[in-house]
Amino acid sequence: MSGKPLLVVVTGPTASGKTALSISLAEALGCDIVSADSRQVFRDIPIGTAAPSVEERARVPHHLVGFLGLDEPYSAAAFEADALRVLDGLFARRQVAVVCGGSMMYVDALTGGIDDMPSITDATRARVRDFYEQQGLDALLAWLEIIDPEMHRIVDRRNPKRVIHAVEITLQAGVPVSSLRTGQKKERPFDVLKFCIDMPRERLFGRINARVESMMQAGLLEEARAVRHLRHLNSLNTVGYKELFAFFDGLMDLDTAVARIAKNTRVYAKKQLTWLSRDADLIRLAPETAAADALSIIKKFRHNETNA
RNA sequence: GGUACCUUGGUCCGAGUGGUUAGGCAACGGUCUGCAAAACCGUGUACAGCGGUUCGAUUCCGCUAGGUACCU
Repeated sequence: MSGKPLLVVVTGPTASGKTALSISLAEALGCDIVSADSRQVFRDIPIGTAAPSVEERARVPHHLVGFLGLDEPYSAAAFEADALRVLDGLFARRQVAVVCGGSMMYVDALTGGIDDMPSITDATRARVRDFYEQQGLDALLAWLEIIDPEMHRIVDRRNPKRVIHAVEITLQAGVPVSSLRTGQKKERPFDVLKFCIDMPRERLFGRINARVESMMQAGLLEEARAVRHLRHLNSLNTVGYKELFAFFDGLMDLDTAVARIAKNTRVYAKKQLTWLSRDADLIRLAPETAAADALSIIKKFRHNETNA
């Protein structure tokens, strides 16, 4: 008997039915749900992020949802630490937990880990940002080449965010970023079964369009208006809000903004699908029988583990 | 009915030229170890139709079709 607890991961593109599936599984397994969603962590934007409702949260306890202010920094590494801490508590009581979310990098950080790197202070962040804004990307690349030639070689040199971050970490750590990258997966004290709902793209896009409509009916416009003054924050550089901010600015009418939300949500879903397409560990489920199929796979997995 | 102006790939936006591909957005395909619903990369030869001028026309001329404005 391995004795390892089991982490059941429900992921997939936006609007594929992750929330409903995760609740079904958690109820059947008698466990809690940990969210792996880079936007649902924030308070004040539940409608546009399709956060689990009050009713859903009454059925199954959810963790890491709506616990941060929009102005609080967050990242995959922070999520990794938070989720591990929460799971540690959950696994002390139950041998199983469900993780549900579509932020692929968060899911990967939790299941495989990411390398330990220092968090960036505001001073370092400002220093590198100012340098980039004043001198440009080429100058920043030249700087990186001096302090970390290896990273300069492998970084995406056309992507300012990646270059900035490489410089930030090297400065903060005092050693080259590249020396901190191990490429190693971290060992976890739990087994992982990772599921996603496999749905034809046409059908997924139809669900996305319908969901945007229901978000508007649920009051997305008012929700966006209420946080409009914080629009410069990264937490609000988010589909559903940036389009409505443009509407508030008079840059487009409401119908155009809503259509654009649907369009950008489709683009987001496609990026998620691209990410998932290379995940060899993913177990794809048919939408109609997702819960039952997942439960039978979980049952079989536990049986094999017990006899191992 | 008359006059003027317009018509660019994907029922989108938009620059330009007598002789290489504007660009944007979408689409499609990717990247991804720290803001990831972010950021970034790759692919796609279009100039309404017909005729004329020309070595050569998306670009010049004419006609036709559609559209916009003004006049009657």
